[in-house]
Amino acid sequence: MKTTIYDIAQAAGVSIATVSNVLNGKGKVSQERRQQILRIMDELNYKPSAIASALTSKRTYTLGLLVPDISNPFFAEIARAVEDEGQRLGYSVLICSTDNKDEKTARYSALLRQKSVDGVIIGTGINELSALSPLLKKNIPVAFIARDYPAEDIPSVIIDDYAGGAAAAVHLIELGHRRLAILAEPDTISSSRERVRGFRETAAAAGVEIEDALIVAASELRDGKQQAALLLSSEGTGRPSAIFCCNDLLAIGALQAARELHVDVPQHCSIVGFDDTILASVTDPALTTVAQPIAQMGQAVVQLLVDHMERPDEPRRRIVLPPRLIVRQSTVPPSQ
Amino acid sequence: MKTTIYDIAQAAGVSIATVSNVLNGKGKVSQERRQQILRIMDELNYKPSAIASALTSKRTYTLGLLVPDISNPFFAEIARAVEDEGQRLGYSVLICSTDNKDEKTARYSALLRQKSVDGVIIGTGINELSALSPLLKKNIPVAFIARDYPAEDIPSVIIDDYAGGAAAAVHLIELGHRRLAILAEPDTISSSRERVRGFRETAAAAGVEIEDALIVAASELRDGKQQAALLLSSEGTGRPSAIFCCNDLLAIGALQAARELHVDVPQHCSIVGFDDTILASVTDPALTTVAQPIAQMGQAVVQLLVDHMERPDEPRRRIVLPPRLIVRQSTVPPSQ
DNA sequence: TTGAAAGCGCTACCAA
DNA sequence: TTGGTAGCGCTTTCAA
Repeated sequence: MKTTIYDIAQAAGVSIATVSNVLNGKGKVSQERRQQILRIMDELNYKPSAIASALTSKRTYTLGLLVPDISNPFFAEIARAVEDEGQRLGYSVLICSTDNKDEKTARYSALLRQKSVDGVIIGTGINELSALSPLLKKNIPVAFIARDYPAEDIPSVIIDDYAGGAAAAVHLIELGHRRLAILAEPDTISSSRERVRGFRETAAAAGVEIEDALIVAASELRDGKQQAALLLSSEGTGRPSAIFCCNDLLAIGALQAARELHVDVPQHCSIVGFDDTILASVTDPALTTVAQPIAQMGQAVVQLLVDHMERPDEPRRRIVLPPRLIVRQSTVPPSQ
Repeated sequence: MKTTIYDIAQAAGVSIATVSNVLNGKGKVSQERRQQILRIMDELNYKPSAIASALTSKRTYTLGLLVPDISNPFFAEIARAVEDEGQRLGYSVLICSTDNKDEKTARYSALLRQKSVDGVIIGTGINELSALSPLLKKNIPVAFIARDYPAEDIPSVIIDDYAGGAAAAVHLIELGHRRLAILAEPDTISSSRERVRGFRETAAAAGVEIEDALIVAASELRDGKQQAALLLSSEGTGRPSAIFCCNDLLAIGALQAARELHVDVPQHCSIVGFDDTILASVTDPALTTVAQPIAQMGQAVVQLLVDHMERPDEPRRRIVLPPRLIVRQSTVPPSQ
């Protein structure tokens, strides 16, 4: 039999209201009573039921975390940061991998609503904001990480993706590259759009136009490898001398494609990644990449969300952190 | 105002019991009533509260997942498999990164108990089984993945770690290596102990003894790099010609240490990893490693756990899957 | 086939 | 400072 608040009340000879008060540190309870009740709780190894508490208090102390794929190192690192900061503030986190599919996002949104999570952190790409409607309609607080919907006035933590793309472009152009290609994420991903825009506009400003045919999109490694192979297989001058990839996983796909096609990286093609996950530091060659301060972002988004939960009337905040180019071995001046 | 079962009952002109019955597909409800009620639920966009339901039915349809670190690619991949299979069977999953610390494990165990999860999957190393006592005492079903406590009669899914270690030893010895070192995980990790044992005994059987000084332990990349540096810095014959690492992350630490010390891998030192995470395929050089069928294991452990939840009296099952050596570029015959 | 009512374990309000 | 009690939204007998 599970021991309940009644057992404690009875053992202490007080009412459950008093026990509840000591549990929540509310109301007035005399020092002695408090100590006595605490002791009894301890003796009976009593732990209040979070379920029952949630039913009345309306707080589950649980957050949802919507990401495309928890096995993707970038999101796994985010998850860890979110978990840690959540834990620190008293929240558990439920993982939801959506594969960037609106349908899955919608299903998970409905689920999280049913489970009455206190808030949801969204790192997944969304096509129609309506995929989130189960959450939004029920006024479940939401915050974006590494994603943004400026129009919607939702708290978010992002990096300056445009600047990140721009930094990559500057780097490649300074090295002397003129024939640039982009391996982007699908257009649903706002951050990817910005990176592409930053890269493209910066290149254009330096007099380097990027052909549409040299901008392709892919959503995961396998796919990225395929698209990169297409890019690389155009022989001779058709082939780009550098590829900017919108995340490290895609960059690895490009690396693999290059290897299979016997295109030497970086000698015959430079590759730039994005995110600076653990992957970037272990590839062959190690990836030049645009770093996001992942841990910091995860921590910040939890804080933003919890803030927003506690003071829903305060204006939403957006935090924009700067990206940082990390130059490793995958980029060199073009040959010839 | 949230719509409740009462609203539905009222709108349909029936009792809440009837509504509850159609919700759960229980009891007898006439076709017409059922249809009508379903329609009304839909119109009112009604979703039953999982909290309230949990309070009475005692099922939260939530599982806990205890891992050392969700940002570790191996566990991230496990998490994804667990999430997918859980989702398929109707369960959500709560992530808990323990850093292999009993104290954190104990804290999370207590938390999961309070939150009344239906079951817990354990992939974290445990020193004292008592860290799990909040779970065990309350008879919350538990299953191990990639960890084992044979004595405890708890369902588990593992690979044959001994065979994995043995396979690595056979491979290195066949290549001609005689001076072997081991970069293990801490002794709390049962799987690591078995890998080491398999490796060591197999080597011994082939006439290759491994000095105690050449067996070191580390718990994460940074640490692994340091330990590997120690191993590698013993100049001349003192230096091992091959290192067997108990996971890919440690192997990467070794790779990095080697690079810093200008020890060429694989020419001057071969390195074998374990797990075959995504990392192993992207390193420089690509890692020879012992593969675990991660997705399959994650799926199996959820099934085992749910089975066990549904039929607690059936005997616990253990599933042991075979590891598979994947030879890549980090192992070659020793030089000279 | 349907409904009334008793909880589940807790919080919160009001009264004492 | 303490206690009584009415819910929270649902499941589950037991009767009708």
